[in-house]
Amino acid sequence: MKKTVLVFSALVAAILILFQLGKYTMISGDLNIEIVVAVIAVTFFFIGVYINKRSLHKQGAEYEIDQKKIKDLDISEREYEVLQWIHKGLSNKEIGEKLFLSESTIKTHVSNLLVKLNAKRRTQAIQIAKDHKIL
Amino acid sequence: MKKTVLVFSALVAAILILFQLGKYTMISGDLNIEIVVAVIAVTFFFIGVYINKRSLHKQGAEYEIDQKKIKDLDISEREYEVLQWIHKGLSNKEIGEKLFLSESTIKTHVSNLLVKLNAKRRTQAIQIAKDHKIL
DNA sequence: ATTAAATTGGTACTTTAGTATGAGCTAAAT
DNA sequence: ATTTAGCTCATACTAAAGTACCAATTTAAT
Repeated sequence: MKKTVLVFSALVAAILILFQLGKYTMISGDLNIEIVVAVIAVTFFFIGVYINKRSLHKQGAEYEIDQKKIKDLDISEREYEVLQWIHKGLSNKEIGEKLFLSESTIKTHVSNLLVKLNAKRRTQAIQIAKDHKIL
Repeated sequence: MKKTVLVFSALVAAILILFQLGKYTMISGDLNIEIVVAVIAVTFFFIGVYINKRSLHKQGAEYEIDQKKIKDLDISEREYEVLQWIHKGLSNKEIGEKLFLSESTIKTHVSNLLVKLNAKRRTQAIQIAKDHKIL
């Protein structure tokens, strides 16, 4: 959050400096308008690149989780929850402990997930889920 | 590749249009210089965001694979190769077929990988490997 | 109220995964 | 030349994972 404030401060400062710079150079006639505009354009281009990179790194993912796809694949709340724990590398037993459920129940959910994701193994399920942007 | 060409064409076109627009509005005196500059700045800001997003999607990853870490973890060539196939969701048998090795050999590699990555399961190994930026 | 879907869980079984151990082979370093 | 590390593979085992059924319960919708 503090970084965001700093970046925006720098951004505003850059705008003001460029405006003033543009005015002075125009009045003095040392530089022509094209060069000033070019400098501004390039500057904001890189600011855009920077801001974008920051925001992407924050989330860790480059994409949004496709909620619609989850419904399309007919994956239920619990099943999706289990999928997320599988993704984190937990065993069925451990997932059961996390969710206060028996290992049997987790196995049922996993088995259903594999069918719905058309996967043969949990590792494959993770990959397919990522392809569908639901993880 | 075709998309890249299109994007750059659009970019060049945008530059030219903005330059001309800037000149005309200045001559006619309808708009002041600040507004023209602001439009240019915002435009290039978003162009920067767009280009950056494109280039990130191309690579698919936001980080470089840490080759040094692989060595630090004492992971051999073959082991890393196996790790990559695990990541893609293949079974030991399938990996054996891909690399023209017996399932036994793959099991040995996997077992060694788990020790080196300090993981209990292959799914956990995938996660740990990602944390170390080696996948 | 009753159907329908989701959730939970059990048993019994098959299939993968993973461990432990030993051993032969090759290529590179000493 | 011989140690050393990496790669290969086997056997025998234990532990997870996954399948197939069945069934009770809950919850949301009609």
